[in-house]
Amino acid sequence: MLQIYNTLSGSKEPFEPLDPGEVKMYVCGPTVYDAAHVGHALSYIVFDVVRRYLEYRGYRVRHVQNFTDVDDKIINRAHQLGVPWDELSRRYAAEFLKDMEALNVKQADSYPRASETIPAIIEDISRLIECGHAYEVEGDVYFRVLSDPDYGKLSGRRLEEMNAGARVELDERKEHPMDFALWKAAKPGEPAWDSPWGQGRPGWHIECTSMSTRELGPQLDIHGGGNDLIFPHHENEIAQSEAVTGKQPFARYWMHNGWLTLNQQKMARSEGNVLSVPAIVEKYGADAFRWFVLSSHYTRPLSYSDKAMISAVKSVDRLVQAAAPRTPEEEAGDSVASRTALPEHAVIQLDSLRGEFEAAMDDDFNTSRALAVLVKLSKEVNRLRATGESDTEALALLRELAGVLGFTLAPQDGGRRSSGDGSDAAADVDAYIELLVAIRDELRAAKQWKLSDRVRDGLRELGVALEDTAEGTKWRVDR
RNA sequence: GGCGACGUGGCCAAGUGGUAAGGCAGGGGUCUGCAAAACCCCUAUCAGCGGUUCGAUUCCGCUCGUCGCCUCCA
Repeated sequence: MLQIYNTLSGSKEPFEPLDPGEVKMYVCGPTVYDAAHVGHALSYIVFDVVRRYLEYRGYRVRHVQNFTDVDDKIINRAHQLGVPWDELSRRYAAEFLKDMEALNVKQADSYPRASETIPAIIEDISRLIECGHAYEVEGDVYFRVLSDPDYGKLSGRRLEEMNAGARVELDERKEHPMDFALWKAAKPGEPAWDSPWGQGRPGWHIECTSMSTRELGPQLDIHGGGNDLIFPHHENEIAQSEAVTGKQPFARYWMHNGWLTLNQQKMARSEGNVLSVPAIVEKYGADAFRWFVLSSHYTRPLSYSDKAMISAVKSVDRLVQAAAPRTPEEEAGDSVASRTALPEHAVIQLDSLRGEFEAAMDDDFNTSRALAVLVKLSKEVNRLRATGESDTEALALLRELAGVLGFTLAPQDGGRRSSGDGSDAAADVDAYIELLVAIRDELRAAKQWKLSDRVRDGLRELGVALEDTAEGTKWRVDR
């Protein structure tokens, strides 16, 4: 049975969704004021794998991810660049979706935006005021943290402690220093909407409450996000949501991923140590980055390095080689007849590998162990192939399980190896390579080793690797 | 100051109260005209010091070190 580490309880718990067979999953999306970086990518890959595994386990997953598109940073950035805030946010949201596609992250079922949820937000805030959980001051509305006896339960903080150590500058108008804004009165030049409290815009936390409850109902199964969102964002979300809906818990399982660090520091826009998603996909490929991310447990911090990426590239190459080296003829020719030739011990072996994979993933998504299973599986494929036994079933299993982790196993991975656009130019190059390979084969037949080796070495330097196999010479673009 | 995470072989990284998965790198082999690829084999006592225990890397305490959150952040 699947166990998930729940931040709320601080322990692993058996996973049981509210409605059997269906999982309501909400993942906090980015604030779209700038390009996403691989730190974001890590988070969304993690939750992509969570989703894929739940689907593999037979759940119907409803996956919602928001865009925060009304926010101080967006407004400031838009002012700097001299563009309308909504144009800026739309641009980066579109870019984000492209990045996710490049990373083979499945699309969410819905991508609500704060700016399109204003009526629901106003409705929720009004309700909070009615219930005594919020109050208005000069056009601002604040959540009254003292009205929530459980406040702090997610992050394990107590109001008194935070009060004591708070470095936030005191706002005399607030009843309690930790009270947080639900609605902010508009300043000149800022985006604003009409509300019962005058012109203004929503605070950061309330949008997630309004969006998630409208999209998925009052209670979620899984709520995910980066580890830094635990406080204050998720803490505040819980307070608001449970106050609005009157239902507990707001989310049954809180999942938080660890940071991606670079040079011992968290990768963050504010630190300036970010790497863009397209740059990584271009340089190493989406599968390699995914391997890197999945090589450690999602709750742990992970440190980025070129060395680690190169290691990941090589590891993924093993899978790709095992999973996709067959010619179309081999693919088509391997029929049901040959499948029955699979020896019994191999069938048992495959079953146990699937079992190992599931056991690993059931244990709070232990992808590191799951990857080890994929390695074993590709060895098995190669072994069966080498002994002339049918590899069909092993290959199918390898592809299936790799797919559960979101690997494409595409030989022409992410533009790293191909000339990129699949243009005629690339096809022409293929023809030249084919020609050289054919000529080299003739040289080899004539035992002209020196010359044939020269062709091979020359191609090698141009990034084309040759392999002489029983079925003839194979070539692939490599780096 | 408060809360929390982490410290496992050259690098990355799982894991367990009874002497430690996997990947990369390295070494040896099989195969090959030679290679490549593939396959097989080999390489650690788990930061330090105490304690609990028949036995701890795994539990507890302390020390050292690294990092995160407490303000916007995946």
